[in-house]
Amino acid sequence: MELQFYPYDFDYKVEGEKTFILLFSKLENEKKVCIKNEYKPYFYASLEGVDQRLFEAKLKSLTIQTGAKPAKVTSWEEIEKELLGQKKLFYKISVNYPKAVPVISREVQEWGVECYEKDILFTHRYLRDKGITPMVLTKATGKYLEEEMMRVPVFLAEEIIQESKQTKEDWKILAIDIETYAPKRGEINPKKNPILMIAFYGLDDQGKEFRKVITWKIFKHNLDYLEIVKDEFEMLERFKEIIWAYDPDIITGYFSDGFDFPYIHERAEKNNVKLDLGLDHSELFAGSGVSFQDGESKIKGILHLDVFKFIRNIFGKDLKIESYSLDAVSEELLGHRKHQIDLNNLAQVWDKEPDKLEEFCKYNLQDASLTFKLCDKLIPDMVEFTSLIALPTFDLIRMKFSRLVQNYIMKRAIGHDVLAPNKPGRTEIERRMEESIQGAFVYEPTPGLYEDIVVFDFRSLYPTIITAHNIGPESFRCSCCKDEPHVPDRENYWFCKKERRFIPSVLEELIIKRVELKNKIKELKKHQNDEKDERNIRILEARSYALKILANSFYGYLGFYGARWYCLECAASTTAYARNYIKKTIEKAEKSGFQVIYADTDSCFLLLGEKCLDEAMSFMDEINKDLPGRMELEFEGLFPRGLFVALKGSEKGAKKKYALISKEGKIKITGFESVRRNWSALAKEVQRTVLRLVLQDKVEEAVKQVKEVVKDLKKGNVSLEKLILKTQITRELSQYSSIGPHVKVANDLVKKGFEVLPGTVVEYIIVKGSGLVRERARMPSEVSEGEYDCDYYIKNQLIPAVSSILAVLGYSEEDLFDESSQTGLGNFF
DNA sequence: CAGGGGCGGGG
DNA sequence: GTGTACGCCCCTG
Repeated sequence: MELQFYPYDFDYKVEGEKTFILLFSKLENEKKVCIKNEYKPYFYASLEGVDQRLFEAKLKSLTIQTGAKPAKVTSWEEIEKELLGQKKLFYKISVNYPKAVPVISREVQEWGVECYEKDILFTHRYLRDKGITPMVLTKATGKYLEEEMMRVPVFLAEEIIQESKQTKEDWKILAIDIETYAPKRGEINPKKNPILMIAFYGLDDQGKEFRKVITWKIFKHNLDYLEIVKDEFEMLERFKEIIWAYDPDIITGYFSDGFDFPYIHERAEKNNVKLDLGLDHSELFAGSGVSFQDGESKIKGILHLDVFKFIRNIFGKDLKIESYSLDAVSEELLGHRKHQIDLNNLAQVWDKEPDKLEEFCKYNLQDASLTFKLCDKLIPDMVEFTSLIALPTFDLIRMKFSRLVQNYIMKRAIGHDVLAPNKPGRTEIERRMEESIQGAFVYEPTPGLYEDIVVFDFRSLYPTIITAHNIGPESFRCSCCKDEPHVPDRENYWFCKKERRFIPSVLEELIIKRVELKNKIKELKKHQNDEKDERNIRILEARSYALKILANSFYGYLGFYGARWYCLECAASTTAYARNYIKKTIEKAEKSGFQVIYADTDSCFLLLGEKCLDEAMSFMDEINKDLPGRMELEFEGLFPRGLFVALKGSEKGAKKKYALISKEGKIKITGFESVRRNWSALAKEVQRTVLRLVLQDKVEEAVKQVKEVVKDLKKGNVSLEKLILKTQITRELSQYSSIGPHVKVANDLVKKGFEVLPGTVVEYIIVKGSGLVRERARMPSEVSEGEYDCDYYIKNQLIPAVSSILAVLGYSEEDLFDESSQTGLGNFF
């Protein structure tokens, strides 16, 4: 019979001499099924310099005793593959079970025969070879099995195929979150401290909210979702039952790989609870233990997505957030922050005032619901990465860019009959880590306030250079193009001009796909009318984002020391070409009569001067005429004013530090450290105001404002709140050898009976008086209005925030901060 | 300025 | 899991 389904979680199982891949899947009627499909493990070996008769005889009789099952070679064949541009014959050697691959290949290597693709996960191997993409509609022919011990029906597939590209986006998600007993601030110790409550959040089959919190302390409350049980043991049993009853496809948490699941696992062991949550009755696997950094937690047949991992590794790079905390991420992606409570009180409340526990239950549920919403929102992106790279979502969201790129290349390698080069060993990695290359070109700006700035940039500069110049390890120093032009600035480097090679062709495919996709999105947006279109657009945008990230990571991948297709010459050539293109662009702009004021990597800023925008645009067209491949210079914008400041204590212009204002009045700030934590609110506020006024050509007004603030400061009129400085305590107080103001205040807090552990952010204000700064640092509650040291705030907060900006316009610090508050060092001590 | 050590996320 | 471990920032010598 034939079956249609969406596979979402993968595993394999050895039965006797056969190995089966298990594809946990959803049928179109939303029921689950486990598809079983046989596949044989194998690896490759080099034929070079091998006495084939002797080698084959040795393979035939090879048996290695290891653990329970002897490892053996079952068959081999000769096959042509391309390795780093060279077409050669290899042995494809099949073995009797997956773990025999490392065992046998190690032995073969001992014989002096190089082996390849011996460290590829078996499920990955299967998906790639069969061309199966997770979360995409799949067909199989075969029959249901009777005898299997699984929570879901098992279907033995003879044949399995994907004809459609249809992805499934509506998965049944359950979010979980735990709160634990932490008597000391910040203490996390699963060996000692119990879990106090567990929250669940999801949507049931009717689309109705599913909310639940379980705890094991009796107290009065008004929560309809709260369930109180006898003890931690009962709570863990209920945890299991609730998951079984809800029957999620996806279980999600925030840092659940490294916290929730390892913690639950440890407590279950302690309480003798068997967490046999897997669809094959296997137990929760919490790989790490809590102290462990990159552990993974797994339940067979349920896809565990740790949203935090996906955001940290992949999605968060474009977000402008200071930390990947659930609070910061929710604010950025969902638009609302957590309702904060002081978790430090939980242990105390639990022990002494259980009537106040309701707040903590709400908080617990809120974390689960935010995690659910984040997961729900990001599912299209995770699904798109999955369908692009065609590996299990579980693995993909836990990868960093370099591995995403590598796995994409390996997917493409199948169709090109390309063999993956081996991963570097320890010594090779060490050698690679010593090497470095020259990076991008940055034009040193002359400090000043400029008008009518036109900004151009090269669209996807590095990817288009790599494809336009056929840059890759296979085409590097080919024998046929020695006499063709070499890489600028790199006289010994050249790439094949005659034949398109593997790496750049893979990248080019990505770029083309993205261009097509962008057109499609544009088209759809024009005619968009219903909700379905909107969802469709969201999916296509997620796909476009995945393509963009992947394409942009190729350059970094080529220079990444852990890469299989490592090629530092390729990375160096990419930046060399980039420097050349941007410098040529600058030259040509100047020749055309434009003044260039700044350039960085792929962008070029020039002044319109007496010319009109059309002339600038025809300059751009000129440039584009000469660019090879898909390279293109684009118009980024015309900015009425822009500000470039000087390096501290120097005439030189600071690189990567400027501010622009658009015609619409939108301000774009780059590189100004206006969000440094150890700046007061006052400094941040004044800096923003001054930048805005200067860019609006209201310099006088800006100066006036600064003087106003100085006056207010001196009069003692500035509210204390704006003057609070914050610094984190990073270690035991006794361990500090140099006592900064924050350490001194931390000590004061201890004297008052507060506990200050590493991680605490100490707030303080500097007050008037004599002596060292630290002796004048006070906790805000101990400072009365106007008691602050205005000289300190002028010198250490206001001046650093605005002087470089106003210096550009000819104002010295004395002009701004006038004679009565001398700010020279001589006067300070 | 190099190299070691600690931390991130979570309570 | 066809195992073995990241990368940045801060501080110290």
